[in-house]
Amino acid sequence: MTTLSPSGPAAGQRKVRRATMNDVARLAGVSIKTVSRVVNDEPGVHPSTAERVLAAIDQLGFRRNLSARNLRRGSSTGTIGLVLEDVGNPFYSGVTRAVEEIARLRGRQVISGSSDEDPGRERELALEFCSRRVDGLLIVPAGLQHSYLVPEMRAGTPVVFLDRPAGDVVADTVLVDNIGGTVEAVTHLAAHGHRRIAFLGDAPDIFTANERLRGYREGCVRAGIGYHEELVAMGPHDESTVVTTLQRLQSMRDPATAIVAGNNRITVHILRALAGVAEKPALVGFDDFELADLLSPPVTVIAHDASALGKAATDLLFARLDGDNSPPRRVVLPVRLVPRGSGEVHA
Amino acid sequence: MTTLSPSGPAAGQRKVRRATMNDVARLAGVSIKTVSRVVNDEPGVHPSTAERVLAAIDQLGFRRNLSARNLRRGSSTGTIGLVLEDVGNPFYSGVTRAVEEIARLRGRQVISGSSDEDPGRERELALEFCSRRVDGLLIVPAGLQHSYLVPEMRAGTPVVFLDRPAGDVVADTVLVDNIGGTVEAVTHLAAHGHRRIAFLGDAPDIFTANERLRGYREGCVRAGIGYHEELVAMGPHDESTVVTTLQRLQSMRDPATAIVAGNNRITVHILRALAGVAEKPALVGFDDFELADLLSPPVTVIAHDASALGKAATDLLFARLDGDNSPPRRVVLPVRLVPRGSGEVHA
DNA sequence: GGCCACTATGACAACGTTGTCCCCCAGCGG
DNA sequence: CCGCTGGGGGACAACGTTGTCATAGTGGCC
Repeated sequence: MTTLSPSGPAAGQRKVRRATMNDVARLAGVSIKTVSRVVNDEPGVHPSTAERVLAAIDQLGFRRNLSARNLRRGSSTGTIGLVLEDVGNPFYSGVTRAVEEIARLRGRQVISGSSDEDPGRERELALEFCSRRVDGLLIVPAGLQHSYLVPEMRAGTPVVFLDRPAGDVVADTVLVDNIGGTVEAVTHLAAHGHRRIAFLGDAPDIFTANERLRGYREGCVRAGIGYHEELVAMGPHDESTVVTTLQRLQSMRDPATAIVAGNNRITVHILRALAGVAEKPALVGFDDFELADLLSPPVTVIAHDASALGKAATDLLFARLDGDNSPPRRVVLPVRLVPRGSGEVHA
Repeated sequence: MTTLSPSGPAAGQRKVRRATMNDVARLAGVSIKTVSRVVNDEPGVHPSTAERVLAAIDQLGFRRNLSARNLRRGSSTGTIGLVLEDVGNPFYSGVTRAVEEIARLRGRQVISGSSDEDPGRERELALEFCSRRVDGLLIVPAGLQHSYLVPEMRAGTPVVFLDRPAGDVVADTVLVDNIGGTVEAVTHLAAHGHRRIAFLGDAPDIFTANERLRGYREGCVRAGIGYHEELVAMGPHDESTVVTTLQRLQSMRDPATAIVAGNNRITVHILRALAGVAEKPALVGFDDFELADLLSPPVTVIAHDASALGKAATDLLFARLDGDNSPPRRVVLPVRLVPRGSGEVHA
């Protein structure tokens, strides 16, 4: 068993220069090109030579320098850039997982970053990835301007937007059926007798928030219960704004008996705010979340699969990398209402 | 508003060569070195010249090629490699988020990948990152052999292991107090009168699972209730193995009245298995999780902060990058029992 | 025995950038 | 008018790798 202790051979000298193919070549008594051939499994190297080279590689701890390789080869860096809103959000970490999975099957490494809904940060991340010459870019847009990506798109770097559309470029986009989902949520609640249905959504400049609001409105109209401004509260929301909003909704002349929550974070805030309350309003949340089925009552949600979203976007990206140059596509993934109990509560 | 449509200037030619500093130099009528100076904000360029260069950069959509830059400069690639078990697990996505945060403050990009508890995959990812010449490496070990990293450590690349220790190298490590946590869990349950306390843990070759088992055993001994083999079930666990295990524990001569769950996934499996059951055993789970407080009964847990873990590890890594070459450190982060109700249930 | 085909290997340039060193020229003092 | 200074800018090599082409040796065939 090899144990590198601090008093071992590494001590004393802080930085040892990394071995290069040149060093390996010298040690093995061959030319650098032969080393390259061995490292890349190219044919035409005598087995005994290869063995000497491998021994030298092992002895020196050589690792091929991918920066140099990518520079020389010019083509693929074997990386995919992923810009999302927040890896910490389970929804996006699910997306990340799916992207990673597929990228792995296709021999690509994912580099990712969180924009935190900041358009400047999104741009910064995306451009950083471009400088690293990623083979493709997956972006959950924070902003509405994406013309900064025009040079990359011209250069043939595929870009796929997910969860939200791009602002001012025409590009592949994978969305979920936000409108259909909230329409269904409202319809479901109305079918259970609710006529005063509130909507708590995220900041309206976020595409999904706005779409879901539209769906809510359309659902209200279709259900014949009308759209009432005072039942809507758009974000940004946090623990305390949700509490005050709920108080307002309860203390109205004609109080809300049901709530549609615009995303998983808002749903959780609502659940927490209602924790002590005996008479809970009915609730349907957009986004499914773990344990929703184990709460009491279990939470009815509009479910859509994070990994399906990630997969669809990544598949599309790889199709482009494989040479598909048909016109940009817009994919809308279906959502489904999962009735669990909270949306069927009677007022 | 610039809109790049498929029939726009990009159509027809599929791949356009990316502009280089050379192209920019030619267009601006300067030498390539001057372009470099402008791009890197080096002094000694006349404002009017800089302006011409910037215009050319903009016109050509030039982005500096980081592969070439890193190759030439040799020093830092501005990246940190993160190998974890599964980004999809909220615990690790919390870690990821914290790492990303700090890396960002220090001007580094994170590249990450999931090992899925596969030592081979862990190694593959880590070596891939090494080939990309990351400035540092954060690893949640899946395997027990890490001597493959000796060359990198010799070359001065700092490596920090987190959540679990490395197998056969001495290196910085950040852990949580697994033993203390399970001791506390058992103590807590025993204090509430439980004498038949079961332990469901992950596969015993996983460091944390093993440590937690040790803590469980020690807790049993200290509480004077003895360690009983038949109350222990080590994983891997899934939905169905948990169900059968629980049945076994219930149908014993002297059934278990309380359970300690070895991690968040197991806790969730148990909760789901017990969902319909009226007489639930007491439960304390290792790892906190969102909504634990909203279940009924709310779930008592051994909490430890994913972001604290990520932060501690990343801080340590950056300290090394800043030149700290004191002997390898082992940091153990405290855990705390969060009593919420499920651990106080009486049999 | 001369020529060819083929295998194993090497020399060299090039990828895009930056560090080093050098040059040109305007301005200024003597 | 000469030499010196300093700002602005360029030529060139080098980073570590790989693609292209060349070459030495070996064995077979007419």
